Amino acid sequence: MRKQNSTNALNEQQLTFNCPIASTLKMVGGRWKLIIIWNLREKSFRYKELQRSIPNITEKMLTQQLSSLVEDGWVQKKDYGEIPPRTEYSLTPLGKSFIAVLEHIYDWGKSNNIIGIANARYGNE
Amino acid sequence: MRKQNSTNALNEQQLTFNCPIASTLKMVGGRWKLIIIWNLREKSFRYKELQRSIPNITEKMLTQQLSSLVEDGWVQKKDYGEIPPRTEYSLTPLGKSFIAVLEHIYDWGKSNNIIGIANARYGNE
DNA sequence: TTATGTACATACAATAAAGTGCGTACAAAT
DNA sequence: ATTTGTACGCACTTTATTGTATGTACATAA
Repeated sequence: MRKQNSTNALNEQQLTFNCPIASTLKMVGGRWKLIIIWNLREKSFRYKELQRSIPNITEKMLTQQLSSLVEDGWVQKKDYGEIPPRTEYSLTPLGKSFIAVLEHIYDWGKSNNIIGIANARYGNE
Repeated sequence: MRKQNSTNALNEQQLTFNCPIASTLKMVGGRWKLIIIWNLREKSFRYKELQRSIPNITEKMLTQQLSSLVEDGWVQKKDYGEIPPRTEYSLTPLGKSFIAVLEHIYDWGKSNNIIGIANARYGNE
């Protein structure tokens, strides 16, 4: 749980307060959220499908990040109420509109060889 | 210091390995780096100027993030070798080219009222 | 002569994020 | 009768990030 009054939390809050970029990052930052969104860009996924399509993500992380994305309105969940359980995740209109932004970053990263730069510095022999 | 072999670190590494978006985020993620880059978009700044222009950033954070950005090739530093010290920070071509991406995010965030959404969820009365 | 400003460095503490290892309930397949 | 699969929940530990409190060296201003 977060400490509401830590300098840490307050700093983050003030930054998001007047910057769309910081606000965006606050909601989709972290290791997994963008990957989840990116995976959902073309079609909806069931929970386990999503898990299989994202290497190394644990169930805890997937559940946690998904529910946060749902709360924040980027992803929507359809629960079929069946047993065994079946759920389906897809992007909301907000999430879909964000794909254009991601594609922009993607293209920029490719034309600037960002993977190469990152690997050179942070290692991946 | 980072633990090279933690699952944590390995996961991050594998994600950046083949995704320009993850690679980009790895280099400019965190609380302060984008703000620093954003501040430098129009002109170069001296160290203390930058500090004054970014509310609440501590000297440790500013120094640390700046040197990381310099290492990664987003920002360049000019040290005048004077006493009292004088240094100047500005964007490299890579950093400058990234401003277009940030503007894109900025515009998207504005038209989608991201600040409003973020504040509604994470509070800022 | 005491204070102020510059651009840092560093030990340490606090906070946040991510990962591990368990358990649930029910159903169908082996 | 035991295993496998689905979609989670939760207590706990490990890592990572951020912040706090100092100190440095020299110079000019009050």
